[in-house]
Amino acid sequence: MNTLVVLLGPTGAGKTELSLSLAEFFHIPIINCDSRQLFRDLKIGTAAPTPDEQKRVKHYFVGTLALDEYYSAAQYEIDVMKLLQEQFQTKPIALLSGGSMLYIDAVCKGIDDIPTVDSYTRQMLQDRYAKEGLENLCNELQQLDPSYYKEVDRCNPKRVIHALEICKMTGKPYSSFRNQVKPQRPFQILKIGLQREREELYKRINARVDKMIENGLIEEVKRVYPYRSFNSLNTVGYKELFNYLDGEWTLDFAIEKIKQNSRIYSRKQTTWYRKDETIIWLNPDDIDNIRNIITNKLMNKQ
RNA sequence: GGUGCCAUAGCUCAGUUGGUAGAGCAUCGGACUGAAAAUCCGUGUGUCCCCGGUUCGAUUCCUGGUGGCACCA
Repeated sequence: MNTLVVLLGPTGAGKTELSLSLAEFFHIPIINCDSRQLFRDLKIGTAAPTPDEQKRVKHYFVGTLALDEYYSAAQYEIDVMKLLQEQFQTKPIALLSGGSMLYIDAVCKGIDDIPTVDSYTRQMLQDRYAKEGLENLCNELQQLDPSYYKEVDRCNPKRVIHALEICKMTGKPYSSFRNQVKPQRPFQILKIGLQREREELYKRINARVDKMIENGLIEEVKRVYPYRSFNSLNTVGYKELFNYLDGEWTLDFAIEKIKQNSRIYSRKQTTWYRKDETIIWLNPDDIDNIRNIITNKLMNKQ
């Protein structure tokens, strides 16, 4: 049976390095699974694979999008499934590497078929949220989709607004699109989680941020400054330096905030992964062991 | 050396007219399905600097000490 190896873990754990080594060992490309490395102008701040690294190993989904392009976990699922279908015709193994939790789940578990919100509806709900406030929108959601209203986090504008967008746009309750049949994947999945002591992880994250600054992150941020309102730039490493460029924060403070927000992000990732009992947690430095586990899985033909 | 002010959570500080204490930030935990590095929720036992005194009871008042800051020499 074909095997998808998923290499995941918190930011800064060492996925990029290990994925290169594994890809070379198994002679396969890397399917990147990082929702921000997708954007072509966010190289330094997202620690995207460098041109040299991309010469060593073919990468998919790195630098493929412009900052103003729309993308989603659902689209990622479609794109990756198509790619996998092609790759499995000639190779029994594929490597997906990255830390975007929702994107990983979209590929491994599938994501419900919910319509994409058109820009008119999105703008209309944004305007109403600004004018009427969250409570009114909640009340309307209660009318249009009582079932989802019961379970939604009513303090979270994005959730409430999105549900309303779908209700308004389709004329059907948002919940009617959810919890559809889980797809059966035509391959087996091996999830390997890279684990480090938190103290060590934090040190690596902090050091990496300093390195990004040395490598010219501030220049990169200046270049994308005109596009700061795009969702793609609501990203750790960029939003903090926008505040610096605006004169609201000192550079040192902005750098500390980047480190801090990166640490927080790494914890959120860990929280998400904890629920997934199929992840095998391994030490990133133990490459031999990781290779063996993958090889064993490949030979296990069920 | 003298005088004054300060010492409370990891940090910045509030507060207790004497009944052992609380904010912001940090930290940590959680949620999450088509914008997800996003968005949202929750989380505070700390020798109240140390020794002694007054008191039923002191982090609070008093004596002394230690450390910091300011001013005067």
